Amino acid sequence: MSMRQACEATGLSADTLRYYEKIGLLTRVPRSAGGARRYDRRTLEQIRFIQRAKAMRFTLEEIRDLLRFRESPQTSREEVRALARRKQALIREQIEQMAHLEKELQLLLNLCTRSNCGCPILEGLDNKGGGYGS
Amino acid sequence: MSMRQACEATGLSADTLRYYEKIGLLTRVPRSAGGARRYDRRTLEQIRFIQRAKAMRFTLEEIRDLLRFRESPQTSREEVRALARRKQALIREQIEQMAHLEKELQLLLNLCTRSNCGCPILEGLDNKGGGYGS
DNA sequence: CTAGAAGCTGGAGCCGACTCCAGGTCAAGC
DNA sequence: GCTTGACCTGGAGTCGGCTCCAGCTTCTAG
Repeated sequence: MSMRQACEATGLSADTLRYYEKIGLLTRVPRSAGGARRYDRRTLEQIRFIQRAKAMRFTLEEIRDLLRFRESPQTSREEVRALARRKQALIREQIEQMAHLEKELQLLLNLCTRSNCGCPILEGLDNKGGGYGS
Repeated sequence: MSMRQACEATGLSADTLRYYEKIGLLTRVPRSAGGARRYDRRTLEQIRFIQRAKAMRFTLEEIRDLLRFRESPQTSREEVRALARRKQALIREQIEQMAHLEKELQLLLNLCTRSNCGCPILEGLDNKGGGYGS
């Protein structure tokens, strides 16, 4: 499978595929006699794996680790599990924080439809007691 | 109030404060005869405003707009409201997506405690049907 | 055999939000 | 007068994840 076909098959750009290879995400990508990449089933599966892991908010660095673990699954179950748990905890934390902000914004917007002098949103950002940290 | 004191009062670094000024977030920061910044009440309020808006996930560019709106509140209520609504929608969307991922991860982790051959997380990333988009 | 498309490489540029640095200025204390 | 420390400026570097580019080579169709 040519570069072009791989791009069509995955929806990624040639630059992205070459970038993934450059940073060591894709390993052992076969070449034609002239040096062009020939994507085989193995590499395509790696690419799909990367795309799914990205959708799960793993960073490229984490995905590189996951792909390594994938090469020797029996020795690495615990590590994979730990990575997944860390990611889950992070996501939970972010959800919680964002749910809080969403409520806050809703509150300001509600005020906004009622008040008819001043702007409660700007005032909310002016006055709020403590702040949430960064 | 000196730079040092402003840093202590806000928890921001001198570089960050100078950066905020450079990109036009902080305007009309007064100077001493020698050219040193003298943070007054007005500027400090701007800084607090920025910190709260950042906590609400507004970007620095959006905050710059909010600060401008803040200068002429009566003419800009609708714009502020629109900005807040867009931000809220974005946050909701992200919460939804992350809640989905969180569930997905939980599922894989549950499988993981049960199965005793192979790694369900890696396999989950291998096999999943569609993918979630980017 | 040749034109044009597709691919290659190494390296630079982009985004947002800083962070760091060199080299210069200024104010206060000894 | 000299050191020390806070501050100044403009500009470069950082991070992650690409994206774009110039200047080649290789492949494919006519």
